Amino acid sequence: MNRVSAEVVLDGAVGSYDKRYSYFVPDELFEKAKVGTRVTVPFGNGNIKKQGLIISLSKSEDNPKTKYILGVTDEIPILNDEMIKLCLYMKERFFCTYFDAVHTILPTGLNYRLEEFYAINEEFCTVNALDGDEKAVFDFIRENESVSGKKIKSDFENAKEILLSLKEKGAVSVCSEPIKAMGDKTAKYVRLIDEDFDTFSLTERQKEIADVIKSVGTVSVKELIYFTGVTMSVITALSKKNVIEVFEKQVFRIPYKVSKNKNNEKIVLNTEQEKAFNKLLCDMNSGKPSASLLYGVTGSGKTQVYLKLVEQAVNDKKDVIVMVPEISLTPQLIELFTSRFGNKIAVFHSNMSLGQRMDEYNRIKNGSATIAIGTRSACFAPCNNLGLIIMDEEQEHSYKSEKSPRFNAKDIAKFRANYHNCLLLLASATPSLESYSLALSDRYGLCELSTRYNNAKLPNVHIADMRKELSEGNKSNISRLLASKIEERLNDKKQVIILLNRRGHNTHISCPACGYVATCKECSVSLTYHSANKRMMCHYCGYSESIPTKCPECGNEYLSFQGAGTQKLQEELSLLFPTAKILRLDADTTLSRDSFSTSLKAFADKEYDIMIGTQMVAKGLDFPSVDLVGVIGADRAFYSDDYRGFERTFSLLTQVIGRAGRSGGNSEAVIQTQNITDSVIPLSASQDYKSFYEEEILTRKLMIYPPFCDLCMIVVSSMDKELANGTSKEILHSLIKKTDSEYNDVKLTVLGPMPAAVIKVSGKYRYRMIIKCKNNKRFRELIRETINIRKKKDLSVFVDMNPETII
DNA sequence: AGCACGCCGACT
DNA sequence: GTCGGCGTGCTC
Repeated sequence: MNRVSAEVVLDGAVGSYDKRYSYFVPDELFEKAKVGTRVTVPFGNGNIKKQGLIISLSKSEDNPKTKYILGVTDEIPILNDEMIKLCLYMKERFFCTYFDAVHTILPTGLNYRLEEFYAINEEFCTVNALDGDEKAVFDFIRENESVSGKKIKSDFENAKEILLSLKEKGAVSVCSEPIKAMGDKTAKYVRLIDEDFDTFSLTERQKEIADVIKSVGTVSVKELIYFTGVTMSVITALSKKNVIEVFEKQVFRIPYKVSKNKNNEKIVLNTEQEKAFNKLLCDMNSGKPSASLLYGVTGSGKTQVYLKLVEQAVNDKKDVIVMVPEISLTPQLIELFTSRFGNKIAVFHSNMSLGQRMDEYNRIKNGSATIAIGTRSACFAPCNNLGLIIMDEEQEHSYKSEKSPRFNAKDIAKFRANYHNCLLLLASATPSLESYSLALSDRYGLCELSTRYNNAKLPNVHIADMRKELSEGNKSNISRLLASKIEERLNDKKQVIILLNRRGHNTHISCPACGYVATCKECSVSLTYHSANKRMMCHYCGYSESIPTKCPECGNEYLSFQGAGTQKLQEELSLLFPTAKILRLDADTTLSRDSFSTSLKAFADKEYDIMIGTQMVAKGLDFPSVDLVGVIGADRAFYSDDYRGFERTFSLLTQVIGRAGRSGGNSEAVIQTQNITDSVIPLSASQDYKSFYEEEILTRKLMIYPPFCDLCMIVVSSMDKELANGTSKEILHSLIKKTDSEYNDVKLTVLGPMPAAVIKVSGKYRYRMIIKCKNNKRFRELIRETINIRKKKDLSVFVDMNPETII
């Protein structure tokens, strides 16, 4: 007999068990069980209830092994044909499970997981038949009416056996309910619930924290920990004593307003822009999938070209996705788009509130918004009729996900452009080597914008030789040249941006007598001094401790502080220019997104004279009155462990130099370096991408690095150092064996395994190997087979194809 | 993951 | 002679 059966992929399946399983569709669910709906199914010997998703339906023969679908979760499919195909693509490409892909595609609010709920059986009356433990759990369930198994397991010992026994005795009933996996984007906050905490018996530390909370009101746990150096245990203790209350709150809401300024002006393009636009328009309307690189020097007006293309797509009733590397850096872009397209815009950003994300998702899905703007996650916007995908600053590393699934939004964009036969536009002032080389070989179209807007002049670039400064007695981080230029600007009421290339510029604490260096206990890195909270912190795991008064090793009273973080730089600048108002922007001062955009606005409003910061000051924003840019530590040597050192340094310098002189006039840049002969400085000073490309592509070819190969990183980690090390060696041997036999057609070169640059993070030892390869189906098959070793507890293996950072 | 099956040591 | 340890294998 033929029956309808469904191919189902399962949530929570790992490794080689992440397969497509066939289930029969019972008659009564025939109407509801559609492709793309979520279902509950029995799985395994114990018929554990699992969540799954139907990826196809067919008629099939009876098979004694086939089980029946138990229920259908969704009224209407949550994934359409395109998204189901995308899941299959992601599993194949990014070494994740089907459901990892499902979870990544859906907005968080739509993600459910199955959880068991226990309720007492009303008819059960022989309560006396229960033993002590059982009675306790039974009463607990009765008091709360319905309790999740997870909660019971956390509150009672042996909960599993007790529940089983209660179930057998008919005292409780259990049902599985899909519950929303909420709370991933909320942050923990605390507030006082009892002002009179003096009446409680509190430890000294607890009282201190209670005082802090009393004085500041509601505060995020993260900040509280940062500024006081307590651990979560003090906070939990206070909450157990009912002095404070810990609650979840959605933070980082980026309120974006639909601009009130309606801008209906015709978009005017210059000859070069017009030429690029016409070429791209032709691709967009070709009805074939295509990808083009728009290479335009800083300030050449790439945005004008996007706007006109988007306008055209909107007129043709097509959907558009616009991706930007970091949304808080691009409020101007959002303003530009909303002023033109009003509520047709939906914004996607991982730091939006859950509700907002659901709203924006649905507005795109039902067609009330047709332009999705956002960061990496915007590549999954549920557009039904895509005509154009734009990736601004396509070389940015933020397009790559650094956690599983380790996808690159560019690959997703290519997939979608292919599916919708639309145009993918990659834009940058400093394209990635990979993209530019593909453009040169005609795999991508290429459009160029080579003149700056209003023919603005590039800043005059000066080089400060920091070695010479030191030998002439200037021990500070600011060269005399930069100092004099800053002084000129302060006198002229102009603004200054100073970029600190962070690598190698952290402040470490060490003992000059015995050589002791303060290091993190859980990670193999030294602790960094933070002046905001006067503590030493670990940048990898967040651990912090107070500064010892004397060396813990030898008792020496004087500890030395070395290096120059943004905080130290700020202090040096304040000494040099006591009246200057200085804004510091880095990851520490920007705990919340709000303070970040507020700070940028304050700088734009000229409330500050100098802005110092890391990478983030180099990107995106235009400040017309900035006409001096300083760069501290422009040395590609800081990236010497990474083959992309030259590329990154060039890109960063080019962008930050381009920040100055947007409004014409005598703008200048001072680049401080240890190595004045490095070609990266003159190349970025003249914004000469092509010469940079010619030089760098030769090195890549010679050394065999991308784009001449793909890099595949395999990382093994475990608390047990030897287990991690041994497993990585096993993987290597298995690879060698396979490439000698059944996979002898696959060409690859393995580097390693070796300890990761930072071997220990949060107590886990990490070993990595890099494989130079060709990322094709056959290679991925080999890797999948190789890493499917029997996983032990406390051992994880992951694969990152073309990683953005090599750990 | 989580459950069953199966083959060895401790205990009634 | 049985109970239960966890090593191994399988999940439509």
